[in-house]
Amino acid sequence: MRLAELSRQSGVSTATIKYYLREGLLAPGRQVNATTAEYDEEHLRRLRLVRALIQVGKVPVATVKEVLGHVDDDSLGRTIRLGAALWALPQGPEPDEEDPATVTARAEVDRLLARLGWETSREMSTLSPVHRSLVAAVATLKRLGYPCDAEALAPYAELMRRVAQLDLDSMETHASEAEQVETAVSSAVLFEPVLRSLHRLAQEEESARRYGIE
Amino acid sequence: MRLAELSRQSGVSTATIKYYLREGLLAPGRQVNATTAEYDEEHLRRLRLVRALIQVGKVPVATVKEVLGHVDDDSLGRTIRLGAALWALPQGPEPDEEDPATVTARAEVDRLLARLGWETSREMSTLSPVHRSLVAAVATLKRLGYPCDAEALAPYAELMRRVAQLDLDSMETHASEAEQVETAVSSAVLFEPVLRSLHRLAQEEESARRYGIE
DNA sequence: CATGTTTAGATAGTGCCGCTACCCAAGGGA
DNA sequence: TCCCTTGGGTAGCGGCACTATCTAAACATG
Repeated sequence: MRLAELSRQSGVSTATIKYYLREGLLAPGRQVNATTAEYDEEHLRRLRLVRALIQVGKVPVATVKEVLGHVDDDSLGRTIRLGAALWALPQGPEPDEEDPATVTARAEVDRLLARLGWETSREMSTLSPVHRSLVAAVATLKRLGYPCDAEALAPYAELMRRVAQLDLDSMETHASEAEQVETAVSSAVLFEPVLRSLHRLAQEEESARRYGIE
Repeated sequence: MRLAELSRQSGVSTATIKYYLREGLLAPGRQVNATTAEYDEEHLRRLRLVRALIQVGKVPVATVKEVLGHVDDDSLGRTIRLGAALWALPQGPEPDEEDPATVTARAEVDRLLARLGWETSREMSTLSPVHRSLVAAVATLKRLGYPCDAEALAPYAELMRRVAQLDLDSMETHASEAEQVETAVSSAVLFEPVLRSLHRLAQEEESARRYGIE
């Protein structure tokens, strides 16, 4: 498969594929001679993943490169590799430590994790970007005056824990060991629009059920 | 409160506030004379909401304007106003009707909604952007070869329905009638980072629980 | 062998978006 | 009086994801 064919099968323009090659998002094809390179199914698969991350997940190109670097790092064990890949995924803005709302938000998140018994997350607390972005998001809501304490968040967290269980169940049944990290990244990034859509559909449905169409 | 004070209290530069005023995201202040306008708490609150939508929710400026237009439209009833506001919120790319994956995805989503009994959503099926973006997201996953059928999605949808119930419960207890639409928008947009963070934290937690730290 | 197409590789440019810097003339406080 | 701030307007900037255009080399076809 050469460049034009890769472009045809993926629906991505050759110019864009060259751009991805330049940026290191895609491994170069097997160089046949100075003007020919051969690509295979693996390239096609990876290209589709890159496209999906960028277009659906809105992940910046630089971040995609970083995430894929972790996915491909054979020197790491599965859990670490997964952690590293998710670790690199884009988060919201950093919490503003100046802001008093950040301080209370951090305390609230800590209470929440204690209440849930998520000790792994608590140990990581100051390190993990996920944890930091949670603090920042809670702080924003608090600043706008919305109630956002551990009691209110706990039932949400419990539901998301069950979502995560579904994620891992489906990962275990459907993916080979080699694919599991990639699957986990997809589930973290590509499945989010599905969840978001289901969430909003459910809001509309529930709202219509409670208040009628008016 | 004048411009500089509004800027100080919100942490947004005067230049940016002027930009928002120009773009119609913020109502002009009460004009005292040619070189002075007076702003109040309502302006501050709205500015913070705009900021949060743009920075946390990554909602494009033009879309924020549209959403706020619906929020402020007194001629509509609550449910319609809520629907209109959520309707305007940004969605992923449109489904590509050429693609066979889109066709099967649409069928799958329809089966899912039938299974769940979400008839309201089914009636809206071709109209609602939320529905369309769900189809597009499912199609993307299918194209990448991930299993994504009604059976697999149903438990996720059920969990998201319960999340939506929590949303509406908290909206009912915490917001006055006048604020409910704004609260719903916040919950749809600003609460999403919280959910996403909780989701990823839960994934890390559950992964560590199942496979250890390695 | 001539001709046209395709390729890799490089460089410069485009379009959008969220600001941001600068300028101006008109108040208003010291 | 003098200077600082204000609203209002315009032009430009920086980042990002491409995209267009070039070149020289390698085939593919008649």
